[in-house]
Amino acid sequence: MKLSTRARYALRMMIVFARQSEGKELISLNDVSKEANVSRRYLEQLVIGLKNGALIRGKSGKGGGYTLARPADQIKIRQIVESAIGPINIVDCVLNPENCLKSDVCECRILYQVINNRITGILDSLVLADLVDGSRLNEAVKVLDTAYSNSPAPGV
Amino acid sequence: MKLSTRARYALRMMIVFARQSEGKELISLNDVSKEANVSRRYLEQLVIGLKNGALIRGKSGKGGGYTLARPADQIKIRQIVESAIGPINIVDCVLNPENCLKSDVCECRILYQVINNRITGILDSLVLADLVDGSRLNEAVKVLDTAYSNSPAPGV
DNA sequence: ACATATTCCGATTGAAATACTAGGAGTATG
DNA sequence: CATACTCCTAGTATTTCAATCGGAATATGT
Repeated sequence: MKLSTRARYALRMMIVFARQSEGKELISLNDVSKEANVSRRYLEQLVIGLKNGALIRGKSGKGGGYTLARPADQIKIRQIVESAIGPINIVDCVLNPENCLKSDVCECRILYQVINNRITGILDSLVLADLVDGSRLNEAVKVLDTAYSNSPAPGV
Repeated sequence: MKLSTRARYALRMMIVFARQSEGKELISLNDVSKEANVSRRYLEQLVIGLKNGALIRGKSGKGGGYTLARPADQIKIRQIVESAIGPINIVDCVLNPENCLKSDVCECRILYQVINNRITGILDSLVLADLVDGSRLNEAVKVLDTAYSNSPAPGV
């Protein structure tokens, strides 16, 4: 039940790209690598997903780098995470019920689906711009918390 | 972002114990093993957590077996899952911020905490009795869904 | 008493996912 | 035309997860 480092690095990269994009400049993976203290080679792999998901644009050659493909408030957190680790499904049967012989009578399946829906729901309701701007995030979380009355956010 | 088989087997076992407990009889892991089609040896390991969590009671010797330590409506799903896989924390920094040098300025930490709280919230609000009785579960999910207005349950 | 069915405990192996490294081709720039 | 990048693909290392195994302790029924 862990969020992989792939997903976390992807989020951190996107935050860096978003900050840079305000100045419309390209930022290279070498720079991101230094800033995030993660090997460039590894980031290269993760960035492929973000590119395929059309969240960023890359430009080769000297002076090249990456930039957001669209404004940070139009990029859902879910898109970032799923670009990195694929579709969210905490148990295989949630997306592929045919893989489970008992899916029609399974007592737990509804539970798994509910959890899955909650997770994707949160990721859908937040955007990259929220992560970039702390106060925006706090606001978005507050909205979530009034809708989702139980389990309030921790003291942040 | 998967729920491990440990957790899933633990849930299935607890459902079996719950069904049997209505008749107050003990049920052996051999029987559970046959019913669930999982090796007894493996179930033995998983059952340790459930026992340490005081969710079930075991009795050794011939005719021995396990039974719920308390009524199924007083056992939260969260307790079952956490007995199997330990505390829910999708990212280490959620429970152990001191392990992350940047925890005080990390843009993502709030996000991780929110997701974590949602998951534990759901697991806290459902009990074993809900899983045992399908109609009870549907009811509980419906309640959750009206409170949590977005991301409705799938067509189940 | 004793064979038997069970829980209980710890160690080990096997398999798979994850994290990370590495080489090198292609591409634009100044 | 050297340079600084992206881009693509393969391989290795590490860790986590799943499952197996041997055997001691415990209670039961006969």
